[in-house]
Amino acid sequence: MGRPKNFSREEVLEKAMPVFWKHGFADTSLQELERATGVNKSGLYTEFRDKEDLFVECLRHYVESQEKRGFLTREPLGWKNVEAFLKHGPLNKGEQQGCFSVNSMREFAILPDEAYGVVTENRALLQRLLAMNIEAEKPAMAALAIAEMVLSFFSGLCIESNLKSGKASSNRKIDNFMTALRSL
Amino acid sequence: MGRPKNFSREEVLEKAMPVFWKHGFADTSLQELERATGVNKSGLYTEFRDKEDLFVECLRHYVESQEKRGFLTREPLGWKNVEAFLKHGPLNKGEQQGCFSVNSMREFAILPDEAYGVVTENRALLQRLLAMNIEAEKPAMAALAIAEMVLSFFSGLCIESNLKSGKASSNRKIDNFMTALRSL
DNA sequence: GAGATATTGAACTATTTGGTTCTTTATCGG
DNA sequence: CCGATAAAGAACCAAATAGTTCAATATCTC
Repeated sequence: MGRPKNFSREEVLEKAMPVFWKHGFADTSLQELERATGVNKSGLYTEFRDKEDLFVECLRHYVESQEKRGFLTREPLGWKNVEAFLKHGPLNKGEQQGCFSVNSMREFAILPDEAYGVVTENRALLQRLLAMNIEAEKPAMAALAIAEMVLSFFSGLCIESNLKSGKASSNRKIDNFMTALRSL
Repeated sequence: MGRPKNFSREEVLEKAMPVFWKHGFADTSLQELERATGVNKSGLYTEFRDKEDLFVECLRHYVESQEKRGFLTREPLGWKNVEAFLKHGPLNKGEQQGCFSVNSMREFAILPDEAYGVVTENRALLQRLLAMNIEAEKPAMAALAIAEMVLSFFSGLCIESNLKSGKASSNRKIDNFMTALRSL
């Protein structure tokens, strides 16, 4: 059977993700990835095809982990869920600021096509979930149209978390946005 | 007096800007900058301190050129201006997609501090101008609070222009957002 | 036109990049 | 405990990177 490896794919993804999250693809070197994961190049290259592959897998891992948080599926569906999504979706702990998926959009030009697919599928899913929650509130405006707006606003919040403006100001914006939504 | 140089600082900024705009800082090489500007390294380095300096100057140039477009100062002030700002602010011609300033936010980690300053000052100005236009419409909610929301939504639109979803869908979102705003 | 002066272009450098390969080492099944 | 097997570590590589230097060249003033 031979020697067992002393790292799991999951572990590596978990540790590599924050690096890509913070620095993006272009500005992340293999050295940094080795240091962050504790696995050296030879290990990384047996587990992943190349840097691009590792990046895409991190992105997938991120998307899945976000979906598991399930802000938009808690019963009862409604504005409360939308608010929770906006408030707790964009992370803000240490390296992980904003949303890895949104951050990646800026780099599509140099990212493999798969990355584009992962991001857009995730966005499509979010939009559906948002629409479901909005539908439950029976607003006058079309639920899907509102969902689109919410997603754009969310994306804005995410990149703005690169500013050092703090959680308070972001929460204030969300509160105002929610009162606007509730009046639709 | 010696030999006159055959390029102007303005020209260089104008040509280098789209490159940084599209590829960001980390993924733009000096080679690309030479090719795009038609000025070789030695020329670039006599005009600018280094790559970081050139980037910041491009950013400044961008911000100034955007301010000159003056969407938010046309009389009469009001929702119309806000709508125009959202619709025509994020560019979409060729290399230039979205907003260079918003794009740059993603790279603060590796950008010189000056870049942060340029971006935040620009945002502060935009917020003030937005607030003025909103104030003119006398909404129930505080004008500054609305202005903040608009800026976040704008930022979202900007990064979303990296998606191939087209101008139509973005305009639809803006229309919906504007009807929400007008009801505040 | 001569000489001073400043730009230009290209050669050069040191470092870092992503990626490969090969030896060493640990662990398993028998 | 032995031999097969697979991972780990490190040396290695070619290409690209930002940045420098210097000789060639073009233009100005006098």
